[in-house]
Amino acid sequence: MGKSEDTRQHILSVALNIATASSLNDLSIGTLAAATNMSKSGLFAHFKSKENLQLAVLDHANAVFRRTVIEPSSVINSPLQRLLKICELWLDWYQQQAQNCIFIAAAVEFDDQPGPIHDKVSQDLARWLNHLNSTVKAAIEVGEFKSSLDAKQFVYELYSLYLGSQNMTWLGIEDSKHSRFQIALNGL
Amino acid sequence: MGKSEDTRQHILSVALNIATASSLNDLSIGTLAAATNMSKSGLFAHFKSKENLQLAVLDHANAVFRRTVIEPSSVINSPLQRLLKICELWLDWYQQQAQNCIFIAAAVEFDDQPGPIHDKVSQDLARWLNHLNSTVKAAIEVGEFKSSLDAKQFVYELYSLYLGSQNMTWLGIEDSKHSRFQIALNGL
DNA sequence: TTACAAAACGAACGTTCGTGCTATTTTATG
DNA sequence: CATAAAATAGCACGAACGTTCGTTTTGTAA
Repeated sequence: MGKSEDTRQHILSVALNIATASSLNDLSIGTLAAATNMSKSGLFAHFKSKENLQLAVLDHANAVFRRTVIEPSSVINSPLQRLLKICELWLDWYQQQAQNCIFIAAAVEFDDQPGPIHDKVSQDLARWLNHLNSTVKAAIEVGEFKSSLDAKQFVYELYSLYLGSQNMTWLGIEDSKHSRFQIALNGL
Repeated sequence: MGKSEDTRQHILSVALNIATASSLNDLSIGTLAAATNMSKSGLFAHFKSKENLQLAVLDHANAVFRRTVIEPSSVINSPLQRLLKICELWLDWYQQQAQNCIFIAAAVEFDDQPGPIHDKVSQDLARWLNHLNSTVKAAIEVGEFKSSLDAKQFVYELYSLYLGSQNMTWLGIEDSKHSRFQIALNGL
């Protein structure tokens, strides 16, 4: 691996932390340069534009998400158990990042702001929902869920509960074990 | 009503539209001044600081929300019917504002950014959840809901579905009638 | 060791930001 | 109608933003 790719990865790692703690727009090149002990221009040369930087951060976030949530759960054979594992790691993901999920923040931030970032966030979210949907359908096929279950509706409700749990945690209503999420999950 | 209060209300009305379409931070004094045909300094004098302006916008949003969602529903006697009316108007509120809810956006934007705005958003959200909670408990008391129902859990799930519906609409998955929300609501 | 390319730097650009001043205009009051 | 007060405008400021430029440092291969 060349030196360039090395520092690029380091930049993105730091950038992801900052963007998660604040937002993709508040992540400024000057701040990021200071946080990485680089000059603005030296850092800038890696991405050519702020938008490219933001896209790269989202890509990096996806890679981390895949590594920490998707891959560890994909080794489980039973679809239902796999789904439960996904939920567990998914909540961890949110928990570990200082109570923040960059994907949700980016979705809210760019939902009414057309452009490449909007499109990427939208596609990434659709892919994630699709992944959940496949898992649910697999669980139906092996008989772990009733065949009458509407998979898409199920995923919608599951994702909603995740969003809600995040909001409640922020309010100090939901506890660290996400009890309300668990209760609702059992209800489904 | 003095002239000052008049223009102040006008400013806040325009500001709410802009802040809803973008965000509370992207609402700049310069842009707002241009949109209201005022000078930056003239407008600025009304609020003394940007933070005060943002707080005033949130207050204004609360007033509108109260007028368009809470008050029209509060005339209904049956708690359950009242709750359903609330949901209907609540969805309308989101729908009419160009598919955006300023409260949700503000919550995400300031969840990790301590200060007066964070506190206000948090309190307003808590008050709203409390209002929902009271309605649910009233429905339990008159026997429209089972007495075994956990009101807080119910409100959490209801609010989650609202958040989720917003996300799905943005993705183009949820339709304009919020079918998925309705289905899930019936399930509760 | 020398030659060349890649990477990082420092300074400056034009803009926009929020926020002070100081006039000037508009409104309300006796 | 005069006058005090309030509201608005004009101008300028320091800081931060993304971006571009020319130069210097660093790494690599001949």
